[in-house]
Amino acid sequence: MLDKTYQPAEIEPRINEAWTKADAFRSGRPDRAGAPPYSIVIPPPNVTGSLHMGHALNNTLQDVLVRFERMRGRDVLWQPGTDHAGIATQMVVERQLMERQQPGRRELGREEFVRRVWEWKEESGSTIVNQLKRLGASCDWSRERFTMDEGLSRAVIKVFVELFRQGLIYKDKRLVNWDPKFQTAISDLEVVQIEKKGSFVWADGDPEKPFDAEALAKVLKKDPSGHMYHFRYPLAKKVKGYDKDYIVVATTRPETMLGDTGVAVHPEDERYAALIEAGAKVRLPLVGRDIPIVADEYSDPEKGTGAVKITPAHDFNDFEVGRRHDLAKINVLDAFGRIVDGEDVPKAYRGLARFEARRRVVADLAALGLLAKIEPTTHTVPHGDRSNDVIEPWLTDQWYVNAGELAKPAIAAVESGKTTFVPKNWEKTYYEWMRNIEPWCISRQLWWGHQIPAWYGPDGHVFVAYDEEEARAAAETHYAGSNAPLTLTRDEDVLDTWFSSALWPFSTLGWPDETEELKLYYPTSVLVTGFDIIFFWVARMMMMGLHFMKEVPFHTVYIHALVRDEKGQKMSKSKGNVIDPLALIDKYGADALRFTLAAMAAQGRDIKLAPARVEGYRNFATKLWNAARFGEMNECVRQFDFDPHSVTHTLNRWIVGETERAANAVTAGLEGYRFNEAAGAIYEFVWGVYCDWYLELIKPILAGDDEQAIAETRACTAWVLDQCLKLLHPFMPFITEELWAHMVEHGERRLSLLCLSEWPRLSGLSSSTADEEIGWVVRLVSEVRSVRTEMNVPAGAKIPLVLTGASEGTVARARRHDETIRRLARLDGITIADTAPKGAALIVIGEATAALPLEGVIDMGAERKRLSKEIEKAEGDRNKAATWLGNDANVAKSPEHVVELNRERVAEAMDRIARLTAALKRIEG
RNA sequence: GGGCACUUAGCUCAGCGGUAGAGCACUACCUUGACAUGGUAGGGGUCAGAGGUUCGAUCCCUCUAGUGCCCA
Repeated sequence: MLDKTYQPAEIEPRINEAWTKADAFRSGRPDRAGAPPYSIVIPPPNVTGSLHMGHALNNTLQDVLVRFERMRGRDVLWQPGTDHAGIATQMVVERQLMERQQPGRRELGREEFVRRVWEWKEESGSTIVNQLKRLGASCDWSRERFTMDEGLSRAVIKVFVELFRQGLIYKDKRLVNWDPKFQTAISDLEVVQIEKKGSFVWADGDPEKPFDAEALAKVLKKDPSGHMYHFRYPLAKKVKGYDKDYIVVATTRPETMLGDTGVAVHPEDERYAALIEAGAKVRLPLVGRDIPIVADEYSDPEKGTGAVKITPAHDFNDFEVGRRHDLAKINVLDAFGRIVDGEDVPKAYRGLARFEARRRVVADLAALGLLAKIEPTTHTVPHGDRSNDVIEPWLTDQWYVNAGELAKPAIAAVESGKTTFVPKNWEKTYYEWMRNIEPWCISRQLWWGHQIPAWYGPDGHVFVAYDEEEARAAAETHYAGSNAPLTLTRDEDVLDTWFSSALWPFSTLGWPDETEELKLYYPTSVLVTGFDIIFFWVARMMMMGLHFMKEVPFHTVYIHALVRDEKGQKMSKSKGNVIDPLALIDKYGADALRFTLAAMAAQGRDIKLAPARVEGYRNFATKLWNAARFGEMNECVRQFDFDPHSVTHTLNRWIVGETERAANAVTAGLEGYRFNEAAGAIYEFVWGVYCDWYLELIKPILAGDDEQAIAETRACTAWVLDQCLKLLHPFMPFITEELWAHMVEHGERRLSLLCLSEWPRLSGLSSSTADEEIGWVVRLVSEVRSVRTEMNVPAGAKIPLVLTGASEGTVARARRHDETIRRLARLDGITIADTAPKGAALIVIGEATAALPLEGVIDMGAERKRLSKEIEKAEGDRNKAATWLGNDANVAKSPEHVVELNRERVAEAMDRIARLTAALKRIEG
C-alpha cells in the first residue's frame, strides 16, 4: 500500500539505485541492437563546479529528450563527462593552497603543482557528477570522460599537430588580452566589457580651484576608470599657420602616455591641416621623446579635440594606426601590469602599479601645467571573465588558430541546413560572429591544461610534433651538420580549455581511433545548450567537427534560455540572488524541479524562476501519487490482455480517447522541442481530466454491482495510469518509476523498468459519441455546482433536480449517469417532468432545462440577480456575433466555418436569452 | 553607435489572424472513503501607446515609449 503522502527524498535514491543496478542507461544495450541511434553529448561541466540552475535546466532538457527517445526504442547514448576548465581549476587549487597556508604555485613548481591539481580533481571532481545523478540525468555513466584523460589528450595533440602542419595553427606576435592577475593571455570571448563612469570634475583656468591630486587619488581608489583626461602635448617646434604651441589630446588611460609614439588627427580636420603639412612633432611630456603627428581616419573630429594619442603597444585601435604609419611599439607594462623597469620609461615611474602610475602621471602633468581638464565619462573597460581584473592589451607571442578559414565550412553547414538551430533566430547570431571571426588565441600561460606540443631548438626554431621523440628526430634533421649538443625546450604554455571542448563530440567517442561508437553515434542527434556559449563552444565544435570528421557534429542545436531570478536578473553570487537547485531538490524533489524547468522552457525567452512554481509542481506529483493510491485501493490492476479499443462503457471509451489526445500532444511537443507544451499537456490531462473527472465519474461504477463494468473500469483505470506514467516519465522520472513498480504489487509483473518501456503510440481510440455524452455530464455537473454556490446552498445539502424539455437521448443520458451526476452535483434525485416547478433555479443545458427546486432554501433575490447576470452575458455574446454578421463584408469575405460559427453563436445566445428570461419572469410573477 | 529580443491578470509566464489562458496569490464555502501538498465555485485583463494592412488584429507591418541582452 502506498503511503499517504509522496516523499521524494525517500524514493529518489532508491530509484537511482535501481537504474544503476539494471544498467538502464547504457548505450548499445543488446535489446537495442540495430535500433536507430540517438546521441547527445553533455556540455561538460567544469570539474570545479557544482550544480547551478543553468546546469539543472540544461540537463533536464537533455534528459527529457533522451528518456523520450529511449522509450521510443532508439539506441540512446547520452555521453557524460567533465571539463578541466584551465583557469577556473587552477584558481581553485591556488586559493586552497593559500587558505591552508601551504607553499604557492610558483614555490611548488610546475610538476608538483599539476600533481596537486590532479589530486584535487580526484577528490572532488565527482561532486558535479553526483549532483547530475541526483537530478536524474540518464547518462551512460560507464562512458564518463574528462577533457584531460589519456584518450582525449591524444585527440588534442593530434588536432594541434595536424592543424599546425596544415598551416591553420601558427605563432604570432600581436596584441592580446592580457590578464595581469593570472598572467596569461585570454581570448576575446573571455573578456567582458564593463561600463564605468567616474565623478571627478576639474578644468584649469580658475585660480580659485587648483588641481587637487589627493582628491583625484581618493576617487580613483574606488575605481580607477571612468574619466577622460585632457593633456596638452607641446609641439617640438612652433608651426606656421597653427596658432598654438601645443595640441590637446584626450585619454581614459593616462599612464599609457609613457608609451605614446604618435598623435593622430583626422586628415580632413582643418584645425590641424598645418601641422600635418609641416610634418610636425610633439615632445612627449615626462618622457621627452619627439613623436610625429599623423593624419588617420581613426581619429574622430567630433570627439574631444579631434586629436588622439597613439600607444600602439597598449591599445587595439592604436596598434592598427601604428601599423599604418609605421610608428614604434613601446611596451611600458610588464606581465603584472606594472610599469616596466626599462630604458624607455623615466626612472620615476619604473615598477609602479598601473593605477598608481595613472595618478602619478596626471599629477605630474598637472604640475607642469599640461593638464587641461578631467571630466567623468562613460566608457567600457575590459575585464577578465574569471579574474574580474582589468585586462591590458599587451604585445606578446602567442599561438593562434586561423579561425577564419575553419569557419567557412561551418558557416556553409548551417546555410545548407545540415545543422539547424532551434529556435531558428540564433542562426543569425551564429552567422554574425562566424563571418567576422578573428584569429583565435589558444595559448595560455597556465600550468593546468594540455601543454602545447611544440619544442624549440637552441636558435628558437619550433618543432611541432606528437611527442618529444618525434620533435627530436625533426630537430636532428634540421640541425644536421651542426656538432653542438642538441637541447630542445618544450613550450611552457597550455591550450585554451575550449580547444579540447571543441573536439568533445568526437574525442569522447574514441577519435582518433576508428571506433564502433564513432561510426554509430557521430554525428550526434542534437546539442542542447545556452546561447551564452554559442561562440565559445558551438561554433568551435562545428569548425573542428567539420575539419576532422568531414561531417557536422550535430544535426540540431537547441538553444535554451538563461535562468534568471524572479525579477529577471542574472543570478550571481555577488547579487545574492542565486537559487540553489539542490536546495529545491531537497525541499520539493528532483521531479518537481525538473517539471518546473521543462514547463518554463518556452522557446526564445529567458526563464524567470519563481520558487512557488516548484512547489506547485511538487503538489502535482502528490496529486499523481494519490491518483495511483486511489487505483490501488480500488484494485485497479493492470491486465496484460487489456485492449483500450475494446472498452464498452461510455466513460471508458471517453477516457481512452482523451488519453490518445494527450499522448499525441506530448509526443508532438517533444518532437518539436516545445517542452513547455508537452509538459502542459500531460499536466492538464493528469490533473484536469483523469483526476478531476474520470476518477470521480467512475466511483459509482466501482461502488456498484455490475461486475463486467467494474472489471473493465478497473483495467481501464490502470491502463490510463500506465499511460500517464509513461508520458510523464521524461519529466518526472523518479515518481513515475516508483509508481510503475509499485502498481503491480497485486497485478501482473512488469516486463521492464519504466525508463525502458515503450512510449505510447495510440490511435483510433476517440469516440465522438462518448465525448459528447461525457461532455454533457461534465457541463451539467459544473452548472449545478455553480448555481449551488451562487444560491448559497450549503455544500452538504442534497437537493433534487428536475429535467424538463429533454429529448429522448438526453433523458437516456441522464438515466445512464444518474448516480454519477447525483454524486458529483450532490443531488438527492433526478426526475423528468414537462414543466419546471415553481421557485426553482433554472439551468439551460443543450435543448433541455434543468430545474433545481429550491423553494424555501433559495434566496429569490439572489436567483434574480444570477439570472440577470446570465442574461446579460448571453446578450453580450449575441450582440457581438450579430454585429459581426451585420457587416456584409464579414459574411462575404470570411471563410464559411467562421460565418457558421457566428450564426450558431447568435442562435444559441437567443435561445438562452429566451429561456433565461422566461425563468426570470416566473420568479417575478 | 550596430544588432536581437521583450512589454498579456497582483506576481511569474504561455498563447497568437476568428469572443483572452495556466501556475502562484486573492475571495467564499467544504475535513465528501485517493489527495487540505486537497476539493468546489468565484473575482481579476480597452493583450505598452499611436497609426496601417485585413471582412476581422493581442497576433502581421510602421512609428513612439519603456525594459533586457549581445557586439563595438
